[in-house]
Amino acid sequence: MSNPGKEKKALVWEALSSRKDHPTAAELYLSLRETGQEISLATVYRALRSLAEEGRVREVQGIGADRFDPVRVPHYHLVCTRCHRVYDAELPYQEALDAFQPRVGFKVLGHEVTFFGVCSLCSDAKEAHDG
Amino acid sequence: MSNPGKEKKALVWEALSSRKDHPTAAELYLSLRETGQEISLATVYRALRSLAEEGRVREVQGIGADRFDPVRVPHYHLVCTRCHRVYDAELPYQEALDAFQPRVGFKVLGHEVTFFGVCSLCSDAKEAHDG
DNA sequence: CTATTTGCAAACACTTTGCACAGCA
DNA sequence: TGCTGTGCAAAGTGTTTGCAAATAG
Repeated sequence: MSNPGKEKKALVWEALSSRKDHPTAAELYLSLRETGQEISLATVYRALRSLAEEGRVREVQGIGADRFDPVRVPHYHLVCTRCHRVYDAELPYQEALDAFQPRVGFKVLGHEVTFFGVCSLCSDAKEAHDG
Repeated sequence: MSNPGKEKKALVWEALSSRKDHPTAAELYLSLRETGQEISLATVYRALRSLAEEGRVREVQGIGADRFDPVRVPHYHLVCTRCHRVYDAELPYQEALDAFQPRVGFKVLGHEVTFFGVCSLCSDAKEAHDG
């Protein structure tokens, strides 16, 4: 193995936190392999799961596979319904919503807002062949 | 077959729209079988997919399997992180959010707000064994 | 030695699809 | 006849897990 002794979890964390997009486990796995890291997909999943339990990573449930986001500041997401890319929304987290009581007896711990729509890349492409 | 010629899609629609919860495809399949309908799980999935394309059904992506909601009025959901039940939030759809431009070039078509927390059933149970 | 981490492949849960057949225009 | 809808089982996709080998203390 090329990195004996080094925790793969740290590699996964580094790979994820150095990205601005919201990669899936498989994408993270591929980018790690591309940078010469010897790691298995199972280990990427295990690392991600473990990081999520520690609260260092957030799972963004989009349309296909789950995507992961290093937890920085709570924020929202934009999911393109054409290409399924996930972007960050430039809308501040509405803390007021967590104080809201959306149903009797339900204790809100957090919330997520996901916007669905078409991203600029797809609306450009759309003009050409999908109007 | 007990309902030859009758479109199963209509049965799925009836079963879904008569419920107040947010069943998974499998749950819908079971309830149809329980009411004596001869239908296969594949057909339930096909019907749901087709209804979703028509906009008559909404997919609620929760924690495990996708859940389906007959589209009535846009509304939000509460997902219990313990039991994964999905409830409707008593918070009106914030149409203003769809007018919001969360990112340059991204055309918002809709949004979804999902609250995470603990439902009353689980917080009751929690007292007893999960403090 | 014991606890932890990892890779591999198998197992899983959920969903979609290929194919053959039934019903109807 | 040809099109649509259906069931069944197989295939697919994404994720988790069992187990043995490697590593660390």
